[in-house]
Amino acid sequence: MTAPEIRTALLAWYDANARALPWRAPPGSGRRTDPYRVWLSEVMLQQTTVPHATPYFLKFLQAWPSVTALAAADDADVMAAWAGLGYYARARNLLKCARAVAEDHGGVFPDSEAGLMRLPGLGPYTAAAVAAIAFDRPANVVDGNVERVISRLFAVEEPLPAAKPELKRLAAGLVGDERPGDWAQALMDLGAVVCRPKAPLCDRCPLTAHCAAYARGDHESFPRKSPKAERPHRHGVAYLLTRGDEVALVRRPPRGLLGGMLALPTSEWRAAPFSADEALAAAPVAAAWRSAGAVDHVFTHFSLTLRLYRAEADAAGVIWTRRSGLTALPSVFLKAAKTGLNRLI
DNA sequence: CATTCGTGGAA
DNA sequence: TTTCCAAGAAT
Repeated sequence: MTAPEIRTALLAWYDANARALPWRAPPGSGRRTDPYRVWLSEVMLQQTTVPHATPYFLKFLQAWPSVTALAAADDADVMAAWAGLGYYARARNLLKCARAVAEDHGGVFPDSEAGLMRLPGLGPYTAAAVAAIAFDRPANVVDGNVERVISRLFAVEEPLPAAKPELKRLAAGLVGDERPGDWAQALMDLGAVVCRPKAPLCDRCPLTAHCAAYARGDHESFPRKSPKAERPHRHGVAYLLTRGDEVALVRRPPRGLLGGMLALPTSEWRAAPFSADEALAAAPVAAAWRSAGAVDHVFTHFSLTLRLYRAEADAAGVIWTRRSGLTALPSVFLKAAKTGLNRLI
């Protein structure tokens, strides 16, 4: 197999099969997407599906059409707009990055992979992707899709994540000088649409003639993966303190889980369940708390049962928010609020 | 190098 | 129902 043959075959496939995405210039159109849009979409797509990220991309673009507009935004507005998309460090770094570009780079994104790597929230993947897609630089863009495609193409036996360096080396051997942005997107589109994790559509793949896993007949067994640790379970209590139509919220500390986001007041989250007495002792204010059900939620590295308590009372030191404003909450708290308020929002 | 960090859709 | 997992980065 030769790299030029693979490039030619995949780019031809991409010309005919590229997905139309809001942040993408059609292949062969001679147009290039605004670096701001490339960056915004790439950050939103980190560990996030296209259908989930798309409405957020459109909403952000409407609210903040340029990197300088985003740099001037209020933190609370950006965090609220990100609510529900997850991995909230991305939103914090999004603002840091926008402000760095505005203040240190005259509002213009660096056009090199190395320059992009210095910006907050841009790691090896995103820096390479923006360099390739926005600036047509020949970068080795390796995401989960590319790792899967390469692992099958070369039948890499080493399991992930240990195989990452080897997969990146193999991917680098395929990168050429022609159409770097299209090449990067072609490889990712192939992984997303054809070379899928389950039930890959090999009869539609332009690379089967070059694919070692296809030749072996066990393409779906790649990439190999190391067994992952099981997810522990935790318990906590969330408090729904209402004042008429308003709900008491708090701002979570700027680091850690759900950092910087609005939230319901909660107890600590721990392995042992909370008794009723413990739940009342951990309440943010003294009030006539009544049990209001519970919700379960699954985070990346633990699952959570949140017992709910509700009371009607005034309080200081909280952020009183109308029920219509609860969309600014992360999903776990939106779920808790809907349940605890008896689905009245 | 291992851990921390969300969410919702699909099978 | 359970499991997997999607255009990863920061620490």
